[in-house]
Amino acid sequence: MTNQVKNVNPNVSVDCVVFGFDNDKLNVLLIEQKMANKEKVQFALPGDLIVDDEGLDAAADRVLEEITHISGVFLRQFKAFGDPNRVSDIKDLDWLASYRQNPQARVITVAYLALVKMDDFQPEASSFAERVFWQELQSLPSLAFDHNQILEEALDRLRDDFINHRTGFELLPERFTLGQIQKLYEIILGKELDKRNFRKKILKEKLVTATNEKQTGVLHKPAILYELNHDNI
Amino acid sequence: MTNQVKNVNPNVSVDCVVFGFDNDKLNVLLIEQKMANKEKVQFALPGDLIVDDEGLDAAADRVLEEITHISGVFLRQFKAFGDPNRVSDIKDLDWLASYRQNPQARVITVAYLALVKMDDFQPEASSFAERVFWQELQSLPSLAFDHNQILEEALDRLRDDFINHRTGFELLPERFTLGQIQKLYEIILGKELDKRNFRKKILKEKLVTATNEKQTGVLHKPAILYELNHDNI
DNA sequence: TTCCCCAAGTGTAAAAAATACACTAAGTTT
DNA sequence: AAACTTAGTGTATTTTTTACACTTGGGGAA
Repeated sequence: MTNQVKNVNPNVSVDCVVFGFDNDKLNVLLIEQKMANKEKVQFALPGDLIVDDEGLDAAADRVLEEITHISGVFLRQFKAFGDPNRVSDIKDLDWLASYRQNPQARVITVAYLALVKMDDFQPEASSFAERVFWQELQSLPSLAFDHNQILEEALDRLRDDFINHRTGFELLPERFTLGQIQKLYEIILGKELDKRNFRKKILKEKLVTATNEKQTGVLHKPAILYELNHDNI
Repeated sequence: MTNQVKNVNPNVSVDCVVFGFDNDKLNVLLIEQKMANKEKVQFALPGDLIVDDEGLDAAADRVLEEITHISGVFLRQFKAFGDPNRVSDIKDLDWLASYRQNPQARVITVAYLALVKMDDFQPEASSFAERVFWQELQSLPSLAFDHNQILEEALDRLRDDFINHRTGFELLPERFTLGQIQKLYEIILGKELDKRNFRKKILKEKLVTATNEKQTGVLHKPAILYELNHDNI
């Protein structure tokens, strides 16, 4: 009960790792922000300090909306990051330094994860973001703070969810072909899958139902369109 | 960039859900603490505010050690809890109120999970804990704050790890019988398992090796003792 | 109109994993 | 010597996973 002096209330933020699927590649939503000297810019995950009267989940929704104008995304908390030096260069960000009540204090962040169809969301920069954009995962720049690490861990978690078939359909169009699901899985998991075996498994899970429509305008045999089976979740 | 006023730096704590296995029941480590009016007591998970120069993982180790004198436990972060009202009755805890730099501010907690052999640890209360004790999960009291919820979520996570065979052996004695492992699994998962099938699976995983010793002093056929196969992890 | 291109769509055999199930063995106690 | 208690073992069945190659039906080009 004696060492009551070392505690300094930290700043707490949320960071959102929003993966976007464009039917071809996996992307992640990044922002570009100016550094204090006005010359350099840096890239980062969308994130900001929480405010006092909101829960963490609500903070994640709000922050994502404020910075990128993206809302209605299912964000899932996956880990808190709290290394004391994880935001050592925060003083380079004048907007943040002036924002913080305890500018000298560290920043602990709670990271959230989401997966969306890129087409459904047109990010628009605001708040302190100079620019918001979808970045292909294959060519990731170096990110601010520990955001590269946060992104890596988010990707691990995302893949884990796919392997256990707990997610994935939400980022397909309303009607989709089995080929599209397979491609999605291949992109997320980063490996090829056998077509017949994949179909067997997906159809057995009964999460999708065939409609009686087919693709049109494709230069090959048109595929049957499926839709999500909303009852069966 | 205009609403820069609502942020108040929260207090950040860690809470440790330490499950203890006594070869028969699953227990959890709780503390008893006095409330401000000195009459009432309450039960809670061991936890405390973090200090400024330590990471979250280190904070969890330190806090557990300070409050319960238990150290060397593998604590795994599993979720942050940040509902703005989750610690509404914190003013009842004078030790905490006086400790906090921002007594008016909310408390966000990062929850950790561990699983140990009860026999290996003799908790001893210190710091603000009046008492530290192992409580059987079957007869849990009502806990402070949202600690019942945190405990529930920890248990879900623990079971998930067992189902995927990612954990469990660490809380057996150095040498153990297959029956003991099975009993452990049955206690954690809360259901009976088929003996032959369970043995097949465990042995196939090659995580344990038979020694050439047997149990002694039991009033039935003595079982072969196994030990952890440390190479194979 | 024919031919070509392209992904869609389909089945089967083999191997591996999961499940269900019941008796004998080896100590201890009485 | 008998009784009690948990250890220890095998097989048949079902389910799941994996590997693998050809035909189909549209659109576009010649």
